[in-house]
Amino acid sequence: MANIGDVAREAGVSRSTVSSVLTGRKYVSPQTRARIEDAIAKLEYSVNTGARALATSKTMTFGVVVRFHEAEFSPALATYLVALSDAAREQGYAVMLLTEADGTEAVRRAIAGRQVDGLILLNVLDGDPRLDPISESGFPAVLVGMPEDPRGIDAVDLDFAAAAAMLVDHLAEHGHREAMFVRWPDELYAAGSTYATRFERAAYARADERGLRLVPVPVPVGPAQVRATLRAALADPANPRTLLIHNDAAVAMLPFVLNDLGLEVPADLRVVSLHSAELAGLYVLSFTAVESKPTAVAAAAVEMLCKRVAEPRAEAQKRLIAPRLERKASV
Amino acid sequence: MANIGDVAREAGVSRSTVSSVLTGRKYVSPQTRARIEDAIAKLEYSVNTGARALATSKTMTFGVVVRFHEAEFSPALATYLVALSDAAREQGYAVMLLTEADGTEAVRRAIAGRQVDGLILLNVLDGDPRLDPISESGFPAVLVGMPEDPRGIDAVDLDFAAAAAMLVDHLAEHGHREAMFVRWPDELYAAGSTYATRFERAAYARADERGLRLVPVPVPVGPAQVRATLRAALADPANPRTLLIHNDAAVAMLPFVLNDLGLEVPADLRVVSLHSAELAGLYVLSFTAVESKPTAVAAAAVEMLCKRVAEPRAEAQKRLIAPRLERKASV
DNA sequence: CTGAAAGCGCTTACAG
DNA sequence: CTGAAAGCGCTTACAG
Repeated sequence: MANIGDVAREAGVSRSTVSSVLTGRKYVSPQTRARIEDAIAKLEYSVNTGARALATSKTMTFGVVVRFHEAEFSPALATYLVALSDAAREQGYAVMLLTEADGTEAVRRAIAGRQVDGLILLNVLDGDPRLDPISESGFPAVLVGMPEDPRGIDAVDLDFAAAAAMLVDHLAEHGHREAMFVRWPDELYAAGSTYATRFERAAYARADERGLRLVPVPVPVGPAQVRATLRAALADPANPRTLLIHNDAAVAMLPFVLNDLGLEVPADLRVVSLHSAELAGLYVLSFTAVESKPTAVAAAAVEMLCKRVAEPRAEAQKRLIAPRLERKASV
Repeated sequence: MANIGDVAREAGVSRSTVSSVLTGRKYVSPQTRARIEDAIAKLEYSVNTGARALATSKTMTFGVVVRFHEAEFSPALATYLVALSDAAREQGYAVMLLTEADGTEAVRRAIAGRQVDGLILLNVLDGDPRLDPISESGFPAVLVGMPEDPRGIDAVDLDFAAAAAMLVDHLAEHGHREAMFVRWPDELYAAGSTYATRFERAAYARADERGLRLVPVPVPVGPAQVRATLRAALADPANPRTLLIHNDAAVAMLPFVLNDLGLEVPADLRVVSLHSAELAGLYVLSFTAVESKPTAVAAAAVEMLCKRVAEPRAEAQKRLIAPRLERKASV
């Protein structure tokens, strides 16, 4: 495979001149440039990414650190990954996948091996140990998720608090005074899941303001458990006939349970929820809902990381992506 | 950040000796080795992956070429990606994500830029243009999917033909003489989807042998369409009361339709299907089924690619991963 | 506007 | 068993 020297020889110029047209950093006369471009085409030359990386100390690749939790059921993960990769490519960056069970070790290794110019951490928790090696080293990174303490690292996520407020408002505006809050299992909050906590807090705060009573229904993991829990909650006549759902598994299972019990929405039951577009695409879900926005979040993350790489000492940013309410006749 | 020269100085040896302990390719006396290891620890040295890649012409990274088709609904994609990355890491390889809409271009660029030592192509079609640059260049690669003509490239996939045969046998053994074959939309077969075609052919062939009549029900894309199509098919009394399903979207939607029509499995309807473990995890699906095996397929793909990299001229392999039948009381 | 030289951080024959 | 030297394929001051 041709190298820069072959091109230089073919074009009758020096290697540095070829490099100048490759990088575009220096003026090269149109004639010379044309000769070089011909030579490149003729030899099917293509710059060796690794050699360039060594010379510039820029790998032009970002690492994406995935925390893959079987239990946490995330059909949106693939969407995030593809969106991140597409957005990165648009900025000239490749994307490397870091999936080790020990995420902290993955982060350390990526930094130490200079394999990437920056890191994107998916699904960040409160107290996430993956932040340690980053805040120690000051390595460029952005968190997807919004921990209580981002430790001086850029962070971006959907505005789950705003989403909760929107849904509560929607219920209140339709005259509801109480609702079951179908939420994640306790373990998820305990583990530090920031989206679960942000949604929950905002939901209660806004419900207080609007005089809406919230009855919490934690839904355990696993399809059978989800079904049983929902069925029990809906079968109990003491419970409100209105549902505020933040739990994808529950959203997916709900139609089964409605049919189990012979219930109709909105005749027998009112429903609003926050769920992923993946679910909305799989089913005909006719609930008023806030959809999560993986593509927008991914694009913002890449943009922030590019800025951070360019300006390592700038102040850390937080960015919340505004959700949008999809109104359907479910309340 | 320390480099190999710093380590050599600290340990009082030459850079080549440090390199010897790094690569493990040469004997180094225990004393010298110990001194070097101390120096490495003290300086927190870590080899620069890019520099090593330049020196060895081995990047130790594989590229994974994703064909992301909104329509094709693949909740298993994330599982594949994580499994591939994990398996690669185990062999010392990193994984780079290639998601460009123009997959052929992505392949060309990855090869030309020497960014990867090998390529894994996901979701390969018959006549897939991404094979062109690979078979032209002889670049190490493995296909996930089993095209009619793999063009001399290694390929691996679930054995969809065997899966079809198993399910047909299961029906026949339970005395069924006819079944609706709920399958993918025509476009998918036309586009060259190899798994769809392999399953279909084997299903018909085996059904012939076993004297089972198959009534095809192509299911279009989109939740509303899936639901309507299934409902119409099940409502038609002329259709068999037995279902052979190869379509994840239909599997996911089926319970809704059963409830729409007030049908029960197996009382009113017999069902067998091939579907992904992702679906099985989301719902309480109580159909006898063959589950796809993304993790096993991914592991095999990585293993084959490692072999290919080591032995570029060896004969191309085809590998089919045996499916396993999960018996449940649905027939 | 163009080129010669040094350097990025490794590995690998080769010599001793 | 260890080291000096060349080389991998680029880029980037620097000189002209």
